[in-house]
Amino acid sequence: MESDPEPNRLLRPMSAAPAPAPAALLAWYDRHRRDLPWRARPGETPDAYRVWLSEIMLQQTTVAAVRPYFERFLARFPTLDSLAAAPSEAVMSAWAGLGYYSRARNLHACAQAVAAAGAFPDTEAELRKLPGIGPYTAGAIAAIAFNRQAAAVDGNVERVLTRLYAVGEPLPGAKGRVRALTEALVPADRPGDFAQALMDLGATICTPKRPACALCPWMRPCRARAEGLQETFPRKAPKSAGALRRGAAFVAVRTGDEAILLRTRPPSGLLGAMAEPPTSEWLPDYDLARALLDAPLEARWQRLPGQVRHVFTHFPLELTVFAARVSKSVAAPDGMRFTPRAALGEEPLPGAMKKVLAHAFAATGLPEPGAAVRPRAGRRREAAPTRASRKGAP
DNA sequence: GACCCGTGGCC
DNA sequence: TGGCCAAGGGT
Repeated sequence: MESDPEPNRLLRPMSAAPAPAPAALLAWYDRHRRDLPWRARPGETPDAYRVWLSEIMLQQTTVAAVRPYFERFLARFPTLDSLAAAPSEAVMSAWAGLGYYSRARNLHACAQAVAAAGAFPDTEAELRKLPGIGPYTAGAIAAIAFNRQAAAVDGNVERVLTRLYAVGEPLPGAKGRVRALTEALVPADRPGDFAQALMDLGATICTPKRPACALCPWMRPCRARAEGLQETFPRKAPKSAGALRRGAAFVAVRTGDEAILLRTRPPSGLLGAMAEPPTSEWLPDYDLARALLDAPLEARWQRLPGQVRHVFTHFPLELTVFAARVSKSVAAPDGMRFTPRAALGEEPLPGAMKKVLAHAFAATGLPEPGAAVRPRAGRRREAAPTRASRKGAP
């Protein structure tokens, strides 16, 4: 890998900042390193099994959440071979609650592959071929467990590096540049400690908000700090804010027990296996005038004023709610059920669908479940007239 | 490159 | 309180 000694020439003339020295970061690390259960103490030899296990658990998961799981997991599966030999149910149950369960499936598959091979590969390229090990994790294991001169670029490191070099290009487009900048800094001496030092720096000093620059070993060479712009990095590409989708939701209330008509969404995909009142398809050009064609059953549907808005990761949704009372004799259509009001709490209703029900309850004057406990508390939003787009005006 | 995957903490 | 974010990877 070739290192550009001046990766950011444009800013160069402005500052007489020295180049960041890996040794300065390592010296800081020696005094301020976090003591973590998966980390080898100074002088100890890192254990690849523990390093790997911790790195998988730490993907998109906080240290605080991982800590107890790591201890428990290691007690239950003390060695790679014991993990490889375990039934998958045991592995999944040890993982239960940590989230991102494909990690656990990949973990188990990876353990079996490594056990069959006899040992973990010790290079980034070979590690990368194992299930659940991507660019970041391969670099982290190679550096930390095998002291290879590899870069482990995660969210922390991206933040540190974009500040250090005032990288103006937004992420994720700048990922390649950031990786190159990181690789150029990785020292031949103690690359494993360097990787961990970079992450500790990002986690404790170079934090997303209010970074503690005064305590940073790299305050002097930091380009962003020199301009007072540290909190503006990393730049991020404006979220593509998918197109608005619209649809209709149908809330049928059964007279007598006040049960609500619900169905379960398909097991995978958006809101997989979650419950919802029946809705139409959600389309950018949904035609409300024909909404009743999408109703789950025949009834005197009443269109409620206003809409329910919900923003998913990736697109905003606007549902118009239709409500109807149906008689006790009406059977739920295939694949649907009437859930009594008292049992709604047991239904896996996602936030968007709770909004739909709340909207219907408010508009029809029915008390929401739990509403009686705290009548008109604090700032309770009225569901009726939709507040039109008020995002525009700051 | 878009999209999906889970959970807890923070403001 | 809800929206954002956190030691990413797979498809």
